[in-house]
Amino acid sequence: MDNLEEILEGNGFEKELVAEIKNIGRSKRVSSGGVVVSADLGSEEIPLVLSGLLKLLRKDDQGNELFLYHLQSGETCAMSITCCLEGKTQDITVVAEEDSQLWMIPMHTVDRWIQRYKSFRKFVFRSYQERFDELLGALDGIAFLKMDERLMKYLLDLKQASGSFVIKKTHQEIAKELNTSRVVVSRLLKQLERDDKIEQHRNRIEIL
Amino acid sequence: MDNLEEILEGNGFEKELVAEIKNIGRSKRVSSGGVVVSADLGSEEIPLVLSGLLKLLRKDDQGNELFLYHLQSGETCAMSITCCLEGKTQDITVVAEEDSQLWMIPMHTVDRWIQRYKSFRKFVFRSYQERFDELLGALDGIAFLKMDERLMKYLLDLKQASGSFVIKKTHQEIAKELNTSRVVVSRLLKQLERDDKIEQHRNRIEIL
DNA sequence: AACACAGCGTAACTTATGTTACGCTATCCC
DNA sequence: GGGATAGCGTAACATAAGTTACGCTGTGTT
Repeated sequence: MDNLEEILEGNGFEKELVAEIKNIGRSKRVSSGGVVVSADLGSEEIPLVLSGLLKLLRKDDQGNELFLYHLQSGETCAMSITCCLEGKTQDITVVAEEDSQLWMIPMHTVDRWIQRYKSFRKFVFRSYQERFDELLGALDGIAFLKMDERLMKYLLDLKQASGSFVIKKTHQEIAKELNTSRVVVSRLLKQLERDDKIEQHRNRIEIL
Repeated sequence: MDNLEEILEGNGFEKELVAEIKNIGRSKRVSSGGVVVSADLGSEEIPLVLSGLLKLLRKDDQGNELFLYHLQSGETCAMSITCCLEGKTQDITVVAEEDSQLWMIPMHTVDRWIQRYKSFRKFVFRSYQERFDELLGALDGIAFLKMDERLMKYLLDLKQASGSFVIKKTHQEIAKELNTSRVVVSRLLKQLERDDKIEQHRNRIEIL
């Protein structure tokens, strides 16, 4: 929780605003795999990531699932903001990719902050910008890449977001996030291994 | 241009704000097929659609293209806002699907309006919400639907947006927007015709 | 040790989609 | 009319991806 202040000041927030956010928010821990925001219940808080790593998943009504992008330390879920302000809900699920520490900010103050603090407006719009970019990146992957390229992109994204060359996931889990089947993932990973791009072990993939 | 006032008041804008927008903006006509916002030049204005129909396209560096969604009367391009506020550019192109009348609003006033007018804040965030929804809808189509379903969805979208059962496009044009090939579109359209979902004529598709 | 099971590799097959090629016809231009 | 061309239909084939099935091997349990 120590880096809350760091993160807030890193965003150029005014002292007064920093104090308000510290006062009004609450701390929340989520352990790896835990659900932060479930799709249908419109939460009244937006999550600011202090440490750890979250992932956004899109789900459809058939049980299909799709990884969209990660939320790293210092970032927030822009969609939660509109979601709350407009009261609508989207079929998005936010899950902890690693054990994470969050700062939950109640929505009812957001409108006032946007009005009052230029730094907060900048923060909100920068978040939107970043989320749009990420969403478009995800869309590009699906629309323009073949599965092997998508898979590699996924692995590299994970490496970048976690800061580790080692990915501890099963083929089944990867398959689910890419909305394909385990066999396909195994096939393509094997090929990536033959091409010396990765190294495989049980429950573990190392990126070279 | 007559409906500018209608649209502004329809958004619940304060009289003062309506006057400001009318004063500071400028009218712009785009004829069908014309480019409204080109990807790389960060425009300093955001477009408000008064009449007609715009479409957003995503383009990658290989010349691939992908239809995202439509902007109808009363709507604005939320991505332009972040784009301008943050100075970054996205590889999005906005093209007139029909002859359209726009009201171009210079960005430098937007921050002040957000600060001052609650109705404008609502408008901006509603726009974001809508655009996120549309983007996610586009994503769903690509991720979860097969090409024939995507094609049907595309046709229905076009019908809804244009308010007409008749679509004047060639198979080639449709193929480009769905990022597939002409032959595939012809094949699937033929099937849709056999299934009595559409009727085909030269340069023209009728939805049943 | 014996067992159950998760995780992975692989083959064989099906289906969806992309590609190439070619023919037909309406339309436009001269 | 004759030629050029755009738009479309169709076949034949190539490739990517999904599916089913089965075997192997660690790991954990009893």
